[in-house]
Amino acid sequence: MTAPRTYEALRDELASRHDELSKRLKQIAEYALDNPNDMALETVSAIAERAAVQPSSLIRFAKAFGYTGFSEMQKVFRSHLVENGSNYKERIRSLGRDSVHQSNASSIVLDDFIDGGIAALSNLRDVISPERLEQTVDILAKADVVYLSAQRRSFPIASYLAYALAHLDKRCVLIDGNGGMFLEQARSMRKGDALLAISFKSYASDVVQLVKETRGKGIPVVSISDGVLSPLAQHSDVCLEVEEVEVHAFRSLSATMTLALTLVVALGHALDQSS
Amino acid sequence: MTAPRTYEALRDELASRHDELSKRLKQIAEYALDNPNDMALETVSAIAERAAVQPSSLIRFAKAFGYTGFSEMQKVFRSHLVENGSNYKERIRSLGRDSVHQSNASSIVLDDFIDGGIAALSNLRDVISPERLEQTVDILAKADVVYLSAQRRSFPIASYLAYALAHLDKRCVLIDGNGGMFLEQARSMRKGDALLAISFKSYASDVVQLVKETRGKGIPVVSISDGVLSPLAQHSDVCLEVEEVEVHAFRSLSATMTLALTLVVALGHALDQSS
DNA sequence: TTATTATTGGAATATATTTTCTAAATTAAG
DNA sequence: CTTAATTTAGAAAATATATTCCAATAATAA
Repeated sequence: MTAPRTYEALRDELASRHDELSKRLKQIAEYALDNPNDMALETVSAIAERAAVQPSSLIRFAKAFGYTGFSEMQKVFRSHLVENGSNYKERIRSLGRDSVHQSNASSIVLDDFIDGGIAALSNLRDVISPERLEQTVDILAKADVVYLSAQRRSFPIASYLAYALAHLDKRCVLIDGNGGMFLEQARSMRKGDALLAISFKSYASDVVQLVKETRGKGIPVVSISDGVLSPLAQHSDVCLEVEEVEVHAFRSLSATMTLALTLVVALGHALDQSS
Repeated sequence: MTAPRTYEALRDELASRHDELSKRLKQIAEYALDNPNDMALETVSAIAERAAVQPSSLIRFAKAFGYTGFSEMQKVFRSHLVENGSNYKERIRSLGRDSVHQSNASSIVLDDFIDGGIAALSNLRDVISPERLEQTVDILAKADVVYLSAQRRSFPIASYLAYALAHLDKRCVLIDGNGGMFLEQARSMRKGDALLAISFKSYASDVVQLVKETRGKGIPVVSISDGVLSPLAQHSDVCLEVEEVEVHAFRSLSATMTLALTLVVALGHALDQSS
């Protein structure tokens, strides 16, 4: 008699053994299937009250299904709650941890990055707010010239955006710091333009400073960054937050790239309509 | 001083007051934003351990944001977990898809690209042959200097590779055609080096020609391209084939980017072992 | 520097939660 | 209807968890 380790297995067990259960245990089984959230989050006594049973019945219930106590069964309900939620980060973290010590054959590495990339994309769907996306597109559409700023590993994103915006006949300047002219390139920004900055922790100081200065001049700033603590988020008019996944100590760019692509296409639509 | 009652409000508060917090409280704020699930489900001491702080700090943290204790704050994290869970989210999404079809089109675009990106990544797993991947890594590992060549929308990939290879202390030259010196940059290639070319149809003629010439000189050429008809595939020692998915007339770069990342990490392992 | 204030760590305490145990109630069998 | 077996309720005990408190440490101002 081994206890179910997943929510699905437990559900099946609850259903199939329902008939052979005693009256009170039946009652609890029904409550559990109806209110899995309560089972996951509430205390024994709270659940007991809501299900109109004694607390001790819940312990008997858990033991009847092979658990050592109620708490152990509750873990199963809790894990379900997490897996169902918008949290791909967890899965990815465990992925990263496991795979580091395993074989480093390159095809295994590829598998990890593919899994990580898929998770990051799924997560992107959950965390990007449509409103912010609209706002961003709006600001970019209205801008006379779009300035793009990114350094290091974010630079390829800006580089791609420069290419794509040019194809949309949207004027843009890629601040690439070529020839050490980072500030010089940025200086030509003026009212009516907009800045799109991309940076992740640890945030490139050039980009952060540029964002602050630009905002200070009253020029709209939109950014792509991670989390609310990002200095870009704090000093931008709109910030699109991306959670990139780290596998093998290297951060993927799939999600950010996909977001960039989306911006381009959405901007293309917006420009079509206004013209 | 009234405590935030929703997860979003709490998130905002955590971000905006982050600067004024003491060292330990900052640390906790960062952990909380990174691991909302832990905050929702784990016990004070478990969280304390994972965040490397004292349990009492967590209580002080909660009180600093106006709660009577940690448990009260935890409720906010828990409610978020429930709201995000199971069918609630699905309902909202499908609702949004139908009703707001015209007004905020950009989130629909995002959805499409995410689906496309996931499809491309899944496909990548099937089409990339481990042998070719190994061969590619092998060639790059043996090269004295790796030359990177890509144009237009593939350029960001090469740009990223240049960044990443530099981090591996692998010498590389990004042939970016800056100052119209495409051929000049390429001319310095010699025996012992290798060329990594990236191009998709319609193939940039510069890159194709460079591949042919380089091969002619007896310098190994590896490439990332699409399908067997690619001139890169025909004139390379090894070609990794990627099928990117086209959505809204724009090709994604997720799969290619993921492949590039994989190359970098696999190359890193290879270099570690040989040194 | 020294005095003052704020912050922190960690043991001690209070609270809450789970689990056990037993007498009472219910059910099933003869 | 009686008896044995099961199940249940509820209080008591054990455990886990949250919170408080204060000495030690670090930060800040004089």
